[in-house]
Amino acid sequence: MRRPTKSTAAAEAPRDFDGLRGLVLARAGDLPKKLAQVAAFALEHPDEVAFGTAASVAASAKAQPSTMVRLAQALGYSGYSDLQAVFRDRLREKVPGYADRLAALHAGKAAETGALLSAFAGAAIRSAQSLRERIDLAQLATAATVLTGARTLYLAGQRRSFPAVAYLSYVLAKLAVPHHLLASPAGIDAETLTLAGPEDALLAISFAPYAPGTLASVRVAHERGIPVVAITDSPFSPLVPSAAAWLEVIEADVEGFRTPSATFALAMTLAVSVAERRRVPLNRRRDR
Amino acid sequence: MRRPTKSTAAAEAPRDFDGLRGLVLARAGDLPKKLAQVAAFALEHPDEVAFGTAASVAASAKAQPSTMVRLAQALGYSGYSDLQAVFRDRLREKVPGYADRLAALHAGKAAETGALLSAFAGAAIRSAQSLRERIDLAQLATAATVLTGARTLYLAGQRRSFPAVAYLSYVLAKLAVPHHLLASPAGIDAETLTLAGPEDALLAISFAPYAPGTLASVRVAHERGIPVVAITDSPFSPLVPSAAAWLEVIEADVEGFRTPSATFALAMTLAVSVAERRRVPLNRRRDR
DNA sequence: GGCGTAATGGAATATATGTTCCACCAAGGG
DNA sequence: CCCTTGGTGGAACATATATTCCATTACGCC
Repeated sequence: MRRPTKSTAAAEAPRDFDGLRGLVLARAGDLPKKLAQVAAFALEHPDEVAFGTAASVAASAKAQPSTMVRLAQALGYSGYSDLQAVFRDRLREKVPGYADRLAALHAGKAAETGALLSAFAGAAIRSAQSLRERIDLAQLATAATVLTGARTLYLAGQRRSFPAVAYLSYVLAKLAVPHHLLASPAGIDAETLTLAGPEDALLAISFAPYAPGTLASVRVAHERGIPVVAITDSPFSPLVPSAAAWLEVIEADVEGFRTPSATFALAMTLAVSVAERRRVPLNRRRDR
Repeated sequence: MRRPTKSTAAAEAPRDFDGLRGLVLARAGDLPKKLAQVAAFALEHPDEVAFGTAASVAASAKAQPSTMVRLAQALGYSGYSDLQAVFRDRLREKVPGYADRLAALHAGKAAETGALLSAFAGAAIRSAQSLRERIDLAQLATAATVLTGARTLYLAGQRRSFPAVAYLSYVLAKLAVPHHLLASPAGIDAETLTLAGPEDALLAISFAPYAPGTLASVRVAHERGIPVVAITDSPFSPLVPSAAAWLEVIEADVEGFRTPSATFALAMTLAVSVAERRRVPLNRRRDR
């Protein structure tokens, strides 16, 4: 009956989620590597632990079912089910409620910042919902086809739209899709576009007030016969007349500040869609 | 092969809780007595159904496990687990019903891209909701205070996090908040940080696998006594030990691809909060 | 640098859970 | 009054799931 693995581990096993989180953080150091890893995963995916089986969450966390049991026991629980109960209770008891927590903190500057965060999160949710409901599926399909057929993608976006194209560039690089980001500090984007031709494509993102650089890129591309896919905020946007396909995105705002959540979701959709379609492209393109 | 119990029961089985409730109410009349009783119990104790076993809820409802299965099948489900899934989904997503739409979209090839978009929009929504529910308000308040007190803000973020700091830089510029974006193409970010001191602050954003450049900036700042505010994805992030305040952000993913919606919402919150607090700062700072 | 300890992966095992089957009961019709 | 039909309870079954065990690997210490 010798089990002095961790002589300190005795009367532990918190019954609520916050307590569990605290325990994991406290013992993060002396916990074995793999156990710490799955513990972190569990804290990040509580819903999965609540509903899944030991095997399923172990697979998600790239571990073995036995590791889940070991973790539970190392934390002082009798087994995996015992640990899981904490995650289930967390869902059952109505989440403390953001409003309550706000009130709990003394109404002061903390509450202001919290309210602001809630507002921005809400704006992101509304933007994404609106995108899903109002997107033009035909234009979306056309846009994906145009971009898939392109030899090289050119990405244009400045100011508010720059983060979106920057992220696109990062993702496309990981997906091994050839592309150029038109963001030269030397101001030679127009010259870069002279390398492009009708077998390429330009993806331009711009919202009112439309950045001159992006507009110029779109104009040049249109003149040179390079197909343009536009993500913009209105049918009357100056990008639309030059675009082979255009997609409307309306971002909700908080006190006039916008968060580009919907734009990112749309951009990611195009990137992943294009990358997936390119995987089996050559034999199908022969019919041209 | 005679199973005409209810000839009407064929293509039913709603996938969302509201639909299930409607079906039960509609068929309350022609449902056998015990089945109706159990159905009513289930609607009144959805959490118990979500987490319990067929046997446990049967006991609570004063019935037999077999009755639970019969109820599920009478309503058009394949079995108890199938019915239970509806109750679980209800807890999982506060916005029910988009799983249906996603499944509906899956029919048809042109709709593939639409399904992807729906998935990314859903990920954005889940991320934002999770942010709102799980943010540590105390840390958020500390972070805002630290950043507000800083003379100059330094922003660090690479790869996936770069778009977020780029957007922050754009917004802070519009808000007239002095700041430096550590994104030098010449690789002199460390040197730039030598200009900073304890009266400044560094806002670092980094997610696993943590970009070395960001980690280096955080380390340098910590050594020089520059307060660090970190936005990262885990309590075990290497940024945390060096941070005066740290905020956890978990982005939902689609096939492994993430959209930084929650990160943006959080970043915007900090930016706007800092800018607003700075508007009335001078008279209060005199006490130094 | 070899030895001993802890940690991990994988398969075997025991338990728990959903499902099916059969016997009994209740109600309605010949 | 008996027979038929649908409903219910309970137990047997098959599957899924948590748990345990053992061999192998990584790690620290002498």
